Amino acid sequence: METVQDGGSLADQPEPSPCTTCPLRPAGICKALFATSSEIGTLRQSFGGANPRQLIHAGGEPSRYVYMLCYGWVFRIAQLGDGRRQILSVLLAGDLFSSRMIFSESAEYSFQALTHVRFARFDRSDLRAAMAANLELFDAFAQVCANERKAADELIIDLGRRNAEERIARLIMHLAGRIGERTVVRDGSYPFPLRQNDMADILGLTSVHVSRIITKFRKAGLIEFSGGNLRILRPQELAELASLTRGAIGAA
Amino acid sequence: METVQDGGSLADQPEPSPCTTCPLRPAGICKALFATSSEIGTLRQSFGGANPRQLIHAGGEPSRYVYMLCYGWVFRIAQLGDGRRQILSVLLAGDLFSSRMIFSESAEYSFQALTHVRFARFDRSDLRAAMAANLELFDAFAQVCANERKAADELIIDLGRRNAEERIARLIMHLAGRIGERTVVRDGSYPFPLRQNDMADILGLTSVHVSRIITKFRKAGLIEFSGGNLRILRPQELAELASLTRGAIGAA
DNA sequence: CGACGGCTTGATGGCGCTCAAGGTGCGTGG
DNA sequence: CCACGCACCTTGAGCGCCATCAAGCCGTCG
Repeated sequence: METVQDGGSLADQPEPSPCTTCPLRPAGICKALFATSSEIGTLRQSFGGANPRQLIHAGGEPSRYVYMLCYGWVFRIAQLGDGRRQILSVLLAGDLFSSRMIFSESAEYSFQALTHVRFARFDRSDLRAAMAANLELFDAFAQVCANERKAADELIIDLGRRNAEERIARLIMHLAGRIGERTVVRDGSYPFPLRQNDMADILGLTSVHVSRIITKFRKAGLIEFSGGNLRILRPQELAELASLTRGAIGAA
Repeated sequence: METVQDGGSLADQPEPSPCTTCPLRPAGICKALFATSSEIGTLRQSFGGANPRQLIHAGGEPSRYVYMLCYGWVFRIAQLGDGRRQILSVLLAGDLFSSRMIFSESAEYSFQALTHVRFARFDRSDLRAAMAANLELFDAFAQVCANERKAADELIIDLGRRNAEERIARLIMHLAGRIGERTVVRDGSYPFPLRQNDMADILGLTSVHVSRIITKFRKAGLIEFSGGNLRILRPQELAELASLTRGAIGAA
């Protein structure tokens, strides 16, 4: 597998940072990052890209950088000795690769591109200094941390206590929601580059079984799903499968 | 279920804080919290306790406080509509109830005491101010956050890709390690208040199946397990079941 | 003592895995 | 242009891990 392409650092690229024209800029971390012009001056950044299925960062390898995904989809993946793999999280544009990388030298697990991908790199030390200086930035990172935590909790509940049908319905609804935050959606149709094999590796299933359930959903008229595109035909019923069947999450 | 006992706040308790004599004080968060005497003066704290199986904090309820577990065992739990439950994490003395509570008003899920329990409460606003002022404290919290994240990731891998035998062996080894960090261990014997039903709710299994596997381990001479006490007789073999059978976690 | 919670053990069955064969669409090279 | 390989999906057959249901045991506690 070839190495990650380097987009050059700020030093060898006198043009303004791509962030100035990025549509992500007014939201989330990016917003906080660029809120104070004095901060951004001290924040060195560089850019890179990767091709589908390419490894961006190998688990356990140390890295000076914190990555921000600018375009495309990325998985965080754990690989077991016998070839089985578990996808720990799915990242969309605007997500940090892992809030954990802000604090520790190495990420425990690998990052792999699902689609063509572009990302920004920040120096961890720069970022930490900026966080110490800027409370808004600090809060934004805290928020990211909390969101990652919540996603992990929900996945734990899915894997521990829900059957395949519920897991798949929930994954679809969850991702549709996140895609909808980022792009305009028409007629319930979403760009959806996940393979069924990827869905299986997120949900602790086999691709064979995912295929059966998806086929079942399709035949029931709930979704259309082909060519990297997902269309949700009956969001109501899918939502019921996703949460109401076995009850929503709540207090004890 | 009765309400949580209140140990009184610093205001109505002129004696020195229990923390001054706490064995946990030289470690982790507590160490950072008390590192600067100027900080602790501004940090209001109160103390409380709970009985076994008592609910300490209901999921979704807002709270001004951040909790630190001083003594005993606590579960973080998600409850589904149909009665099924999933334990999201197991907390031991010295753990924060959830790093998430530092930042958000309410914890998503419930906290339930497994044993008799004592805990300290801090005002979230005080704590955040202290973090902004004290870099060491900030780092300590970041560390906690990262550790929680890692534990969640490992549980996801267990639930997604490992069978019951591996899950149980790993849970035992994992908890034994954490208990060993806190107390002196003789002859591989650990205090272990978890019921088999609790282990099932952590590992996405049924108590019946946990019983079968534990019985199998016992008959194989790997462990002794009774009366709230666990003894690991063959740590080597148990460790192999826990990770080597299906390979360790690593890079892709 | 009876009630109760927790553990054990057996019988049965289903959800999802494994193995396998075949279909479809796409890119590549003859 | 078609042949071919390849990745991905689909579908079937069979089976195994683990759930479910149920009965009984044991220790504790009111």
